[in-house]
Amino acid sequence: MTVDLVIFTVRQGQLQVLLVERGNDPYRGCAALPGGFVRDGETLSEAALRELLEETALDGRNLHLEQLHAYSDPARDPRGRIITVAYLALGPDLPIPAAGTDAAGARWTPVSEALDGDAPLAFDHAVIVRDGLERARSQLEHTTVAAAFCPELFTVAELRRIYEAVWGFQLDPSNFRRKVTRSEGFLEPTGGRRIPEVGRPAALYRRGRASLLVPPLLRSSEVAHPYGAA
Amino acid sequence: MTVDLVIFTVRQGQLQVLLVERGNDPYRGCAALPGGFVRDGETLSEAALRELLEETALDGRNLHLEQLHAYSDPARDPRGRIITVAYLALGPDLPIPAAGTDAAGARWTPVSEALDGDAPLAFDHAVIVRDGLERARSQLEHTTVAAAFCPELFTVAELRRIYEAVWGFQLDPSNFRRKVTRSEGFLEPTGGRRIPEVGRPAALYRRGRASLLVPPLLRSSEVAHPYGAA
DNA sequence: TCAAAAGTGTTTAATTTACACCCATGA
DNA sequence: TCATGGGTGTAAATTAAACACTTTTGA
Repeated sequence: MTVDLVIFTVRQGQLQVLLVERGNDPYRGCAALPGGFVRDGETLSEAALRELLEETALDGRNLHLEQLHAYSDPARDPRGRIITVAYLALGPDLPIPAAGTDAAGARWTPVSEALDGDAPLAFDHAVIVRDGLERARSQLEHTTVAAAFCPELFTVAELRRIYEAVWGFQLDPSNFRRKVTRSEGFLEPTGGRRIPEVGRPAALYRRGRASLLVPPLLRSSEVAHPYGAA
Repeated sequence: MTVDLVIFTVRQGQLQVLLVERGNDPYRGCAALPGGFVRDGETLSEAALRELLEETALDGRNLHLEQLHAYSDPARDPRGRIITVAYLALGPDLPIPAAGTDAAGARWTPVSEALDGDAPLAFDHAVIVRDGLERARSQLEHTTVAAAFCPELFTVAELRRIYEAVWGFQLDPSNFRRKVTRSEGFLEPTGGRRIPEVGRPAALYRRGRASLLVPPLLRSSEVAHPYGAA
């Protein structure tokens, strides 16, 4: 019994996933999701938080963490019958303290590359990443978790860029602003402003108390997805 | 490692869940979800289908089956550390062949009674049923699975009664009809009609090829839920 | 011809969409 | 004063909600 983590962030306008390089067989040298065996007396989410810390040196308490799915194909691991429960974690663009520890092999990789790139992921991890992507896209529609990708203070435009990176298409800035600012409890104004390199300063918000988005923010037609459709 | 099944149907206008009476300790005599241990070489969904057949004599191939969640609290089972993966199954109002077998103790119970009734469910099964209810409510909004509750041929009014039972409030018949009949691929007309005891005959449909509902069927404000809110 | 349920139409309000336009800043 | 994003307003189109009305059947 193991847990695996699909950790997403948005860097340089792209959705990226945290991968580690496997040091042992099977799939030695392959990129894989961070994860590992569940210990006695641990819940699955405790195990996920522990592995997160051990393998990537990230503190899960700053991240949004939710259970994704259990994968149980008896052939999914050549070592034998290993069932894994995948977790989805969403967080801001954090530096990975690469020094020393097990976290040495951890690095952010664009999701498009992880899914369509030349080097395939270990085990069934490509399937898991794809499921995580679908879940993240859907969560952005119905909840306020997009703010989990942002630092504590953020602008409406930064939040919009999160949506654009995860959904894979552009949004109308003015209509997006109207929706999120009118959505009760999504954003809490701080009074602060961020002065950009160029252009008018933007108001700073922090995330509000609401977690559900009613009505949802619809991702309807728009442009096709770059890294695979639903 | 076990699987448990939340099997819902709509009977007599009510959402009901299939419960079995436990024959062994712990919780002997208590109502519980059908389920059991996963065997070697089985996937979780295979185990769910097998337990379904063994404990309730239902053939899962006629049911909608999806994974719900993994429950891993070390204290959830007094016998020790047992992680369970819950499955949600949705099906038409089927008779339970109670004869002989293990299925003897299986019976349909209104969800309201299972959650708020006098006799508490075994283990953390009340939590699992509540999660299943929330998932079912949400699935009805975004997918065409409501048809899984209906027999092969059904009328628009029958489908509406499914929605009303699961969501717990009444829907406007004419607006409901417009939405589902205009939704591409939800319903396939058969040309047949059902003659009721009283009133005008209704057109019969079978489920169409679509599984996703875009746009979703919104359950917005309406009346409060009788068996617990979100 | 009446009751009951199926099914259609219409009116009004709310929401979405597209896009024009104004604002605040550094260079 | 210009370029660049932040931010506001608005008209047109679409969709949702409420409800009146017509149709089809058995009794």
